[in-house]
Amino acid sequence: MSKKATIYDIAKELNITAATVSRALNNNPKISEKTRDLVLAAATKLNYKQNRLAVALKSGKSNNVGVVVPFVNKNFFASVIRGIEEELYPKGFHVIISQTYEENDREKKIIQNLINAQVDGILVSTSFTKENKDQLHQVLKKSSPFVFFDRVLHFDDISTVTIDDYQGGFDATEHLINQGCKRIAHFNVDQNIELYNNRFKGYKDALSKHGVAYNSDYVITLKSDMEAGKQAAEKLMKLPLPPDAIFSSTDNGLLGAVKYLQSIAVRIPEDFCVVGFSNEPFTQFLEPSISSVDQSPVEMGKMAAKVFLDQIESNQNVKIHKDVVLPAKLIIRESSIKHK
Amino acid sequence: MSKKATIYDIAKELNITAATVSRALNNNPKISEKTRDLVLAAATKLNYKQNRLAVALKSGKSNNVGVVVPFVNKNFFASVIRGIEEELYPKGFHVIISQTYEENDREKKIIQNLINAQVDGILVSTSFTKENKDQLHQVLKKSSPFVFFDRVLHFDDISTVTIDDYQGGFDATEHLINQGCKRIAHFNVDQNIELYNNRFKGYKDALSKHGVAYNSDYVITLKSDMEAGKQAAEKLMKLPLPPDAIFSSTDNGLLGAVKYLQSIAVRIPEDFCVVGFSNEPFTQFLEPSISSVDQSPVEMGKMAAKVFLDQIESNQNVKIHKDVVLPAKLIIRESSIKHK
DNA sequence: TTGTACGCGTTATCAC
DNA sequence: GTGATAACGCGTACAA
Repeated sequence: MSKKATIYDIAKELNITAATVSRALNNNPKISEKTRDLVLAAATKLNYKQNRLAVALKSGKSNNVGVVVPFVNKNFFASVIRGIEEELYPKGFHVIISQTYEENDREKKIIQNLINAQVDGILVSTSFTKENKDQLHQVLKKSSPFVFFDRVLHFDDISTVTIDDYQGGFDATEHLINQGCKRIAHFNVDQNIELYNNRFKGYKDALSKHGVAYNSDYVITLKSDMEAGKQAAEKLMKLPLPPDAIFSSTDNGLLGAVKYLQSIAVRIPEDFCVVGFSNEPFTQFLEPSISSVDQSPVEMGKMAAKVFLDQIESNQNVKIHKDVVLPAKLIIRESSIKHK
Repeated sequence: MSKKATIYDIAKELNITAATVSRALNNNPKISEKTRDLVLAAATKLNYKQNRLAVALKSGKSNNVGVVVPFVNKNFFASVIRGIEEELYPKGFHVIISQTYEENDREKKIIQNLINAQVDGILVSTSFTKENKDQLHQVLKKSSPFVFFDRVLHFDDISTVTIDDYQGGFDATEHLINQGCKRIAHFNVDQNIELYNNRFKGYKDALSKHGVAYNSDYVITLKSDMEAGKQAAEKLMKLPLPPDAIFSSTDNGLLGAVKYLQSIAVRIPEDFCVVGFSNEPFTQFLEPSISSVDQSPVEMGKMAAKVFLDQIESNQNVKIHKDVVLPAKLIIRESSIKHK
């Protein structure tokens, strides 16, 4: 195979101009059917393929969309990406992924890179927080459409897609109360991250709605991993009056707690109920299966993609700003159903 | 913010040529330090950012690499992608992902799309099999570097990265034999897929090495999901002489079997041992924890990326062909340790 | 050391 | 309906 064929090659072949070839290929109305057929025939003969790079340079649209997440192999993000790709591929976009590892400097560079690569938009689950959000804003101020999803930041000109974390926290907690739990603990991750804070607020409001006293000893801030969950549970169970339930903002933290509780022969759900957050695959396979709040990651991805598409399709230069909030669905499993 | 600044803008600003600006920006040696500083200053002042699209068109290299997998949100593929991104990002490449949903037509189109987008290489876990591999070869014959990983096809000019599925199957089976299991069943997925076939071969060879008779009643072909696993286990347990162990080519199939066995009060590992394949996250959380063969997906991704990099760095036009086989690591957990 | 001129592959704007 | 030409933004022989 020699070089790739260009429209010039096929123009030469037919003794016409590249312009005509271009028109024929693009179904331009002002072209005779005859020449179009000729061009098409020559194109397949020479195995011509359009060079999307040239089109991109010319048009200013790369048809690439950047997706920025902490880790692509976390189940949640992988599923969001699936949704994004599913929505965008049929529209002719390619999805470029990058990972921040939750490092802010990295995230900034990645976004700058993506902008330089002329992507048509960037969808980000950010690791920045309220404190340092301005650093990020500099980068994204003057460029392609942005959409934040899941871990979002609020700026006037940037759309967001989240689930209703507050409602998720509220429903989970209320469900535990309805099961007869009296002393419900909470695993938080980081106060400064809006989504965790919202889950926390939902928890507190559910307590207060049902007249259950809030006890700060029952609220623990921990990393989202099993080991931290074990330690947190241990700490809780050593309180003078240990809790009888946990609503955890993460499934992974809760997993450690469950393992610890089982190790000291606390029976779930008979003695102790638990509800997690994220609906990680493992929650349904455990013994007992674990109740959790589902985040519909695939739908979130699709929605983020749609918000992006809306933004570029309304090519009026009006900035569209939407804050889409998807429902959070409490999935009730064995871990939180007390037998009557 | 007006338009994006180009090298012409900064040339005008300084009353020099765009060529000079380009040289200054690219650390070209033939440039006076003075003008370079001037250019750099003007560049930051005008907030100049290189347009990677133009560079790509000019150079013929897009600095994009395509990754094609069945589903990005399957844990295994997500982890491979993580490895790929981790390896390629520092080298200045962006990773474009697409999903085939295991549809061959889709896969072909995706690859063609990627080629049109002028990616510098394509890494694929294919859904094609020996039967129809030629269809695919047409598409990838004359283009950018290809690397197959995990689900591979063999062509003279295409490199592959896999794990040692045969050894994995062998080790798993031998381990079960060593535990005293006498009648070891096997869950297969598809004979026509090389990797499953290799696991199966490893199983058979381990049996024969240890003088255990091969019994085709114990080999079941099933889809890789829980429901299918339940049914397969049920079928096995209804045999006149049921097996006392399963080596499954997938963790998901095995999961269903485990759930079924537990439901009929078969004790694992006391009465029945099991080993899966993939080392899915849930295998370590179950009760009992499940032994499984680890596929080192992140390493596989990195290796696939490295093979690609080697290929383009040895820019002699020699085609490099490598078949890299990574080790398969049997992870022994509770599900296959008989107490003595 | 810097400027000139051209090409990468395509599309759009003129003419004819 | 078709052709000539410019332009997208950049890099690079070649000249000076």
